[in-house]
Amino acid sequence: MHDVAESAGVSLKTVSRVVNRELGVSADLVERVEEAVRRLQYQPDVRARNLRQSEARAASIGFAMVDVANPFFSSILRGIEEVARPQECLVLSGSSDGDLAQQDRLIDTFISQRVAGLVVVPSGDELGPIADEIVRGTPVVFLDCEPRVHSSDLVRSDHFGGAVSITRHLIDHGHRDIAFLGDDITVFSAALRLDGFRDAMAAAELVIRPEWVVTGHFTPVEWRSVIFEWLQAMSPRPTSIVTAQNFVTVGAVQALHSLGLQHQLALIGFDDVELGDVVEPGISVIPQNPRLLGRRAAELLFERIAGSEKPPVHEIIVGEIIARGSGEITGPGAVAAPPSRQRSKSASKATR
Amino acid sequence: MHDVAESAGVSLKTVSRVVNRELGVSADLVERVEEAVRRLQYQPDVRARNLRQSEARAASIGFAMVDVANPFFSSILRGIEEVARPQECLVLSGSSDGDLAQQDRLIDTFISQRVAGLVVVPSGDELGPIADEIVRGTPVVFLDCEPRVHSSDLVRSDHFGGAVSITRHLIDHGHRDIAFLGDDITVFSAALRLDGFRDAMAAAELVIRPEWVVTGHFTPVEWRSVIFEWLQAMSPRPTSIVTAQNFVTVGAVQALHSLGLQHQLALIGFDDVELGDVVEPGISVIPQNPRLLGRRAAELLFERIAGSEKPPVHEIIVGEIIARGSGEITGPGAVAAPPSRQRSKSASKATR
DNA sequence: CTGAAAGCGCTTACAG
DNA sequence: CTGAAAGCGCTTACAG
Repeated sequence: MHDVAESAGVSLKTVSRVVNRELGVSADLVERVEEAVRRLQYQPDVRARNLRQSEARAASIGFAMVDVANPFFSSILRGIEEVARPQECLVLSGSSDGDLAQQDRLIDTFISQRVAGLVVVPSGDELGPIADEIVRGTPVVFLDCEPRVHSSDLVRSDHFGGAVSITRHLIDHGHRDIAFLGDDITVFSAALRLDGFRDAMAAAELVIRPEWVVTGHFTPVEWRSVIFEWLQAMSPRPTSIVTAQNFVTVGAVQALHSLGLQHQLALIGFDDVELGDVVEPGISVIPQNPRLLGRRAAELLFERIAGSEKPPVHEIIVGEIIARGSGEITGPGAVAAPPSRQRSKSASKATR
Repeated sequence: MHDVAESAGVSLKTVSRVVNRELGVSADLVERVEEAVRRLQYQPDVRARNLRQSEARAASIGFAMVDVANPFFSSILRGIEEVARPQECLVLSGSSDGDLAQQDRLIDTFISQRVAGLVVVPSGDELGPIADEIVRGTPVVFLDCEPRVHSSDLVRSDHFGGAVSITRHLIDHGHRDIAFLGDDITVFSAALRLDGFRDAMAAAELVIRPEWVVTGHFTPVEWRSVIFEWLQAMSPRPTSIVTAQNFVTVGAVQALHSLGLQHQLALIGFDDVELGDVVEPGISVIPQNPRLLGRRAAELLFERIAGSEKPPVHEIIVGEIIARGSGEITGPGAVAAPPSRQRSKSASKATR
């Protein structure tokens, strides 16, 4: 900048004015400065700018998630990016692998880089000690679920309602012996989905066998082998399965196919899965809209960054079951005619 | 920081020393400063630090890609993250959607935030005007392919060799009428894959019909409908298809299933696809290892950031065909016994 | 072992 | 319309 000023024969302030397109600089000087900027390939340093101009527009925001290699999270990131891009705001991101300490470190690092705000998909039901403090001083929007003691903006799918829907879907198709496979319930969203499952089962006066509730594994590969062995060991077997997360669904479908059980056991998942329409039978799911989740979270975050002080918003996005076959395999209690009751919640947003 | 110094009754410099764990501060002062840091919840500002200390360790690196919602790219990002994390380096990322101007803006924004280096998956065969200049002054590692006029470190899959392998795989299974569906050839990696296809076809003295080469679409949804219509319109139809990219593979498999052709037309893809083992027939592919690609690119980048001046490295990662069924559907020229010739390149790395 | 001064690249608040 | 000074939060280079 100094060189530019010298080369154009003006003061630093004038360069600053031209670079920031402030009004009230003579055309002549604008011309000279711009020429010098080009010639010297000058690039303003956003960090230095924001050092002084603290109310400046956001240069970057941080996104803490569990695992960017999971399409659910990378689609969220895509949605966040779409909102941030027009503002020339960059997004820093990091995966915690569900580890609280790592999430804590990540958020700490975000702050040391002075992000303007954070979107956080919490890895558990509370934040680490550092994040906990930070979050009180920085705009933050929670995604998917909210840590206990906090109250910020929150955008998430209807975990409870969705889990109730898919469980009831199986019950409506004659199933009484239903297993639940999902994330560890220290993750609040996972806990809500399990609650939904329990609720639907209780409402139908069905019992849940403890050995039919499996939680706490991570990758599709891991789930595949866990479910493979679990299916072999179980006797009696459930007649149907609720898979509460996309990687679980993938692992379960692979295990069922390995065992040749895909046409015997019904399966319905939470969150959609690539090629779920092509597998035989097609995989029935209640989809999420991760891109929309990300977009809404980012929009709310930018409102906060801009200074909005309205009370915390909780936005819940409701989905609708996509029946592709695996969830419509009937159980022993199925009536002759398949239940006509269509539960078609429209894909709308509810704010409460 | 000022407050901390005052509160601990020491100078700024002493606070700086304690925060940076420099040696030669009396235990007493260290104690007092740390206490004040805790009490005031002081977080050093990495941006301000790097402003002065320009040879400092990297605070952030940038990753420019086509679309983070594509698992190929999000897995790369995961790999980069894994290398950056131990250094407390954050990664900024952004998607260009294959648009050169957007990629240019993205890289520009990275630089204005003074990233220590860049990993770039180019959206085309050249960089935009801004990026072009920037890249000459900032450590950069290209991933997947390298823009023409540049020469930096490069990590990529063996596009040409992989395409030759999968094309020959179809030829070995008796196919003569082979279609090629892939990315627009302005992307260098796509061009290399098409070259590989052409090369294998020529070596077998087979002709390529222009209408059997389709390129330039983006999402699985788009590919699905394009391929659906293309298959309906084609007469005669090819007996087999090379899909040169994961989203193309997904779209093609969906289209084939919609038309009930999945057992008639052979298909083999470049890059693996989730649930490709479960679909009927299983999807034969030559996989990539995007996480490893990302990891290696990041490792090379950090070497450059640390000042390495060795000549540019080109690292090429070779894969091995996974035969799952779709690629082994035989064509009219198949001999009685399937070809025994096993082409099993070991998954090793070659440097040239 | 500790600190006062100058500077990183920019902006703000003021003067002319 | 333009500029000289002070400051953002930190560090470097020097002195004591």
